[in-house]
Amino acid sequence: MDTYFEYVRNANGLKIACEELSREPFLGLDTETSELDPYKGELRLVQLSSGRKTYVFDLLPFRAAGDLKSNGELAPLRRIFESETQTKILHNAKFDAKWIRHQLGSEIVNVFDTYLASQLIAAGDSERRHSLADVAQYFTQTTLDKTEQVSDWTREELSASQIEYAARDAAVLPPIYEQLAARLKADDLERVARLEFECVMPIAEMELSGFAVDKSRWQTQFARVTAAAAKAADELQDILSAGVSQASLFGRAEINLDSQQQVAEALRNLGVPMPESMRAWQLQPLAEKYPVIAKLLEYRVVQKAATSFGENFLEFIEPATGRIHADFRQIGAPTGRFSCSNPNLQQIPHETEYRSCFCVSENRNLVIADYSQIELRILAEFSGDEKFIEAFASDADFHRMTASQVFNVKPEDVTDDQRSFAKRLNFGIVYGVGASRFGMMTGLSQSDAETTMRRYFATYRKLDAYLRDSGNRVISERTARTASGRMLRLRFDENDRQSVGAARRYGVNMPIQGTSADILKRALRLLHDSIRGTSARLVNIVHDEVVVECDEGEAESTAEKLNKALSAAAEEYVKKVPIRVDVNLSHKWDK
DNA sequence: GTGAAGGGCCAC
DNA sequence: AAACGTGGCCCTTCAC
Repeated sequence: MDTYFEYVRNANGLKIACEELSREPFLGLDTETSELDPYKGELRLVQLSSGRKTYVFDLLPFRAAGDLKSNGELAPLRRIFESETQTKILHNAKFDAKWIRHQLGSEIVNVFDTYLASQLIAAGDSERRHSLADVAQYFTQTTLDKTEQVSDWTREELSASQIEYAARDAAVLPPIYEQLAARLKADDLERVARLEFECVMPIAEMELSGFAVDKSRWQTQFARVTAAAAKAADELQDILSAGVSQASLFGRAEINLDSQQQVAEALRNLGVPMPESMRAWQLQPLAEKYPVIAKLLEYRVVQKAATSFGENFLEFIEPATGRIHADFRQIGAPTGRFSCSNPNLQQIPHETEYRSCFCVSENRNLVIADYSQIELRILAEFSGDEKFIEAFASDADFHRMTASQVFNVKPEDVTDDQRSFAKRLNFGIVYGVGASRFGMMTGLSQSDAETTMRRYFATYRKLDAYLRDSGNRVISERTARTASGRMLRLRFDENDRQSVGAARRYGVNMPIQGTSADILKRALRLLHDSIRGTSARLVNIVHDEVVVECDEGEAESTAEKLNKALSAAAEEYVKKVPIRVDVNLSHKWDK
C-alpha cells in the first residue's frame, strides 16, 4: 500500500500529529498489543489514519515515565479518543476500547465499528466472514496480509515490516467505512448501527470489570456435585451391568455412561422399551416404571453440573482481578442477541447453590434488574391486540390473566391446569409452537391441544392475524426486521414445506427476540451514561437481565438509575403496552 | 493428536 | 398435516 505514514515515538511528535489529526472528522483507529488480554499484556502501538495520512504512535518510550494513565504527554491522543465530533472507525472496537480504557484511561466516544457494520449488512448470512481481511476484500477489494498480526510486539525495536503493517491496518479503515456507511444507509440499517456502536463501550467496560465469584463457595458446590455424580454413576453401573453376562465372571462390566450408544444398548439388554432419542423429555415417562431410567436421568443432571459447572469454571478467574472476565459477542446471534463464552455467564443454573457463588463483599452491592415478560409485551405491541395488551394492564399474574380470558372464567377461578396451558402457550407462540408439540408438553391429546390453541387464538384475534401476516410477509419478502431495523435475510427452498415452515417460524420469532435485544442494547447505553462517575459497574447481562455492582451507599440511587434506563429504553420501542422492570438489591446474584 | 459433527442440556 | 426460536459447553464418535 502506498499510504504515507509516520512513526511517532516522542511527546512533541505526538502533539504535532494530534493537532493535524484533530481536524479530521473520520479517523481509522487500531492498536497493536502484546497479548489478547489487557490484564496480561501491554498496549504497544496506537495507529490513527485519516485515510490519506497515517500515524503510528509507539507507547513504549512513554512507559519510561511510569503509568500511561497519568502521563500528561498523551493528553492530545486522549482528546481525539474522547472527541464527540470525530468518528473513530475501528474493526471490532471492543478489543481496542478495552486496552485504551484500561491502559490509557480513555473512553472511545463516537465509534463506527466495521466488524459490527459488516455483520448487520450480512443480515444473518452465515457464509459471510467478518475478519478485517474479509471485510476489506468484500467491500474495498483490497487484500490484506495479516502475518505480522501475531508477531512479537514487545521487542524494543519494531521491524519496518511491523510498523508498516500497523499503519496499513488503520489506513484501510476509512475507505471501508465509506463503503459500509453507504450500504447501511441503502439497507436502512443506520438506526440499528448506531444502537450497536453506542453499545461497544458499555460492553468493553463490562468485560474489564468482570463478575465477582466466590472461589471457595464454588469449590464446595462442585465437590458436592462431583460426589453426587460419582455415587449416581456407581449405582447406575450396578443396574446396567445386571443385563450383561460377563458381569458374574469379571465383576461389574463397566460401560461409558456418557456414551448414548453404550447406555442405549445396556438399556435394551435390560428390556427397556427405547424411545426415538435418549433425551430427557423422551425418557421421563419411562422413569416411573423403570428405576434404571430414573437413575440415568439423575446421573445426567449431576454429571452436567459437575462438568459444565465444575472446577474448570474457576480456571477463568483472572489472577490480576480475582474475577471472571467472560467474552461477550455483541451480535452473537442473527437476531441481535448477545452470546457469551469463556465462560458462558448466560447459562449459569438457577439453583441458589450456583447463583449465590456470584457475590460481593459487605460494602458492595449487586443491583439486579430484569424485564418482566419483555418478549410477550413486544408481541402484544406488534399485534396491537387490545385484549392481549389488557392482560398486561394490571400488575397481576400475566399467565393467570390470559387463562382467565381464554377460558372465560374469573381470574380467581382459573385452575392450575388452565394457567399452565396458558403459560405454555404464551411462551410457545413466540417460537411458533404447533399443536403436536403443545400437546406433547402439556400431556393433552392432539385434538385437545388443537382445541385449546383455537380457543387461544379466538380470544386474541389480532394476535393470530399478526402472526399469520408476519409469517406470510417473511416468506414473500424473504426478510424480517426488528423495531430498530435490524434485518435478517431468510434462505429457504420454496418447494420444501419443511424449509418454508422453518423459515416462517424463524422469521416470525426474529423481530420479537431481536427487538428484545435492541431494547437491552439501548438500555446499556443509557445506563452507561447515567452511572458515569459513580461506583456502579455493569458486570453481567442475560438477554433481559442486567447486573450492576456498586458501593453499598450508592445501591438505592443505582437501582433507580437502572430502573430508569431499562424503562426508558423499552419505551422507545414499546408504546402501547406497559413495561415492567423488576429491580432487586442483593449481595449475591440470587433473587 | 486434532477437529468437525452430533447428541444432550444449561440459559433466555 | 405437521414440525419451538437463540446461544455455548461437554462428551462421544469418526475421519484424517
